[in-house]
Amino acid sequence: MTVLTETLKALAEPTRLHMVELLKERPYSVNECAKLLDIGQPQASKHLKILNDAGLVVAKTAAQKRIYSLIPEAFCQLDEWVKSFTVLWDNRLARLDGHLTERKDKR
Amino acid sequence: MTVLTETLKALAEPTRLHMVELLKERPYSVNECAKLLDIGQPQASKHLKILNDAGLVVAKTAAQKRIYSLIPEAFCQLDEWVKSFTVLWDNRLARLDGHLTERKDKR
DNA sequence: AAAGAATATATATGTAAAGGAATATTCTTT
DNA sequence: AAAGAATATTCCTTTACATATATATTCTTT
Repeated sequence: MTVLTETLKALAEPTRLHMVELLKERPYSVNECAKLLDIGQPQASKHLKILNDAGLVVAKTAAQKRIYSLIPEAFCQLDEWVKSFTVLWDNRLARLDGHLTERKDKR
Repeated sequence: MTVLTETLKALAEPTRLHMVELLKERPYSVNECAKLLDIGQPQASKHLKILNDAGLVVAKTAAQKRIYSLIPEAFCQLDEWVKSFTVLWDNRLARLDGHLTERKDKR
């Protein structure tokens, strides 16, 4: 399976989606995630592992705690992919714009 | 489940991901999709239904054929969401840029 | 070294989703 | 109305995944 589907699958789960939106604020430890999302610690660990395996988050060990934070690259890559679609419609608008201004110019 | 997870879940499946990348070229009928993706017609119909339910594609009936095409809005919304993340890093760079130029200006 | 804190892993269970094959539906043409 | 084309739906089986609970691991502190 491609790296993109891995990314999408990791995000396509409600709890994990909440997680990344939580980590958008700032890095959090496993327990903090668990409490803020109202789930058990094992669940939090598992979901974070999946996000980690997908390259969406990274853990920084601090004493016994593990502080998780988002990895920008993953989201940028996803952004690139989505853009490869939205560009299609943007281009049409741009081209339309171009034609209109062209017409204007010809007047 | 939110509309975003619905979108992500629909895209988080290899076959369906191929489908949308196929439909990026141009609209295709069910049979065309099935042949190009080397899957059975029922599978193609099912996956297209899921994409349809997720608001990613729409079908235009032409005789017995059903021509499927992408729905721009769905991808634009996804784009907005991803941007809400990438903006974070862009902002920091922008701010950094801002500070640097500010310093430059002060000289 | 022992105890406690924080996190990771293992196991079992239930549930959702994908794949395959057969069948049903819809529309067109003669 | 009948036949054929194109697509949708149903049923079944299997796999993947999420949840819950218990247990193991790792690190710090005393």
